[in-house]
Amino acid sequence: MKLSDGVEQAIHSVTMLAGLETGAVLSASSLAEFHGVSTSYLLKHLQALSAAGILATVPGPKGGYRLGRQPGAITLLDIVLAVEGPAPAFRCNEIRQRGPNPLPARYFKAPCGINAAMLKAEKAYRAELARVTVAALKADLVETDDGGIIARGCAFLEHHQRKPAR
Amino acid sequence: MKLSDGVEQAIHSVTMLAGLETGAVLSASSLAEFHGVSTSYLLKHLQALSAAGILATVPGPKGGYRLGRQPGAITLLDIVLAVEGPAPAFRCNEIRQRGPNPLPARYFKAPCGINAAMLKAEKAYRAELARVTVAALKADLVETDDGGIIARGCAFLEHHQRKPAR
DNA sequence: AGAATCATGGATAAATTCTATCCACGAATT
DNA sequence: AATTCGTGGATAGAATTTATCCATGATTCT
Repeated sequence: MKLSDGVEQAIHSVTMLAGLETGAVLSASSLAEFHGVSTSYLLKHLQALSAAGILATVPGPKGGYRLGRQPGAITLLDIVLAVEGPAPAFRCNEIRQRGPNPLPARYFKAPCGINAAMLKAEKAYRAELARVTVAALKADLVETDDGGIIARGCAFLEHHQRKPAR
Repeated sequence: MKLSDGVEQAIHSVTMLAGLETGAVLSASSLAEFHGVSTSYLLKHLQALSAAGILATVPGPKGGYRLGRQPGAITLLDIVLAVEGPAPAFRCNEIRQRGPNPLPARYFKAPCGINAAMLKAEKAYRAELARVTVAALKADLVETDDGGIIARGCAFLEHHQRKPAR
C-alpha cells in the first residue's frame, strides 16, 4: 500500500495556492519548477484538481491556477480522491467463491466479511482526511528567527504569484 | 493507493487455518491450490506471516501451516503489516524544504502539517483494522439452503486438512 | 488583427513495484 | 534412507507509476 507521490505534490500545490492574495494566480510552470518536475507531469494532477472543482484556471498570458472554492470548503479527502481516484484500496476478489472446490454462488449473497471489515477501516481513514481542510493547513505556519511568522513557501510565492489586473 | 492482492490471499489463508480442528494443519500447496497461484508465490506471504508469529509451521511429511496463536489474538492489522510491511502509505518528501527558493532548514523543526494529517488518518485506519480479530472473521458464517450453517471454504478444508497424529 | 502565453489532451518512454515462478538447500518425519 | 516439507535466493513478466514531449485550441495583451 503506497500513496503516489502525485498526491503529495497536489496537496502542496493546493496549499500554496491557498496562500495567494485573493484573485492572484500561479502558473503551472511555476508550480512545476517548485516541485522540481516537468510542467507536463504536474499538469496531469492540476487538471484533475481543476476537473474536481478544487482549482480554477485563468487562461491567457498572466493566467494560471487559483483555488476553485474557499479554503475551508476543500478537504484533504477531496484532493486525494481527485488525484488517486475514488476506488477503494482494498478490492475483494471474492476468493471465497473460487478455488477448486467452491460452494455454489447462492451461499454468498451476504457480502464478504473480510471485505466489509477492510472497507470499514478505509471509511475511517477517509473520514479523518475529510476533517482536515486546506484552511487548516494554511494556518500551519513557520516561525522565523526574528520571531515573526511566515507561510510555507512564501519566499517562492513572492516572486511567482501574479496579481489580478485592476 | 492500492492494497496488494497478496494481502487478500494472506487474510483468507489465515481465516481458513482458523477453521481447522485444533492441531490440524494445511500444506502450503493446498492453500496455493485454493487461491489458484503457485506454491512458491504464496509461500512468500505464508513465510512473512510465520515470521510475524501469526502462523506456525509443522515440518516433514504431513506437515504444513497452522495458527501461531489464538484466533482472538490475531487482528487484521497484524496480517496487513506482516505482508505489506510497517511503512506508512504516505511518505513525506519534505517538499517544503525543496524547490528553487527554499527556506533554511532551521524553519522546519516542526513536523510537516500535511504529513501529520495524513499519518493521523492512517492511524485511524490501522486502529480500525486492529479492532477486527480472526476469531470474529471465523464467526462470519454462511447459511446453507437446508438451514444449516457452514464455514467459508469448508468443503475445501474437509478434503485437505491434516489431522494431528494421536 | 497578430503574436505570445497558457491550458488541454494524447501519445509515449523510463523506472519502479507487484506478481509469479523456478531451483537449490536444509530439516523433520515416515 | 527416502520422501515430503519449509526456507531462501535468484529471476523473469506484468502492471502501475512516474515523467516527458508534442500538437491543438483558447485567451489575453500589444
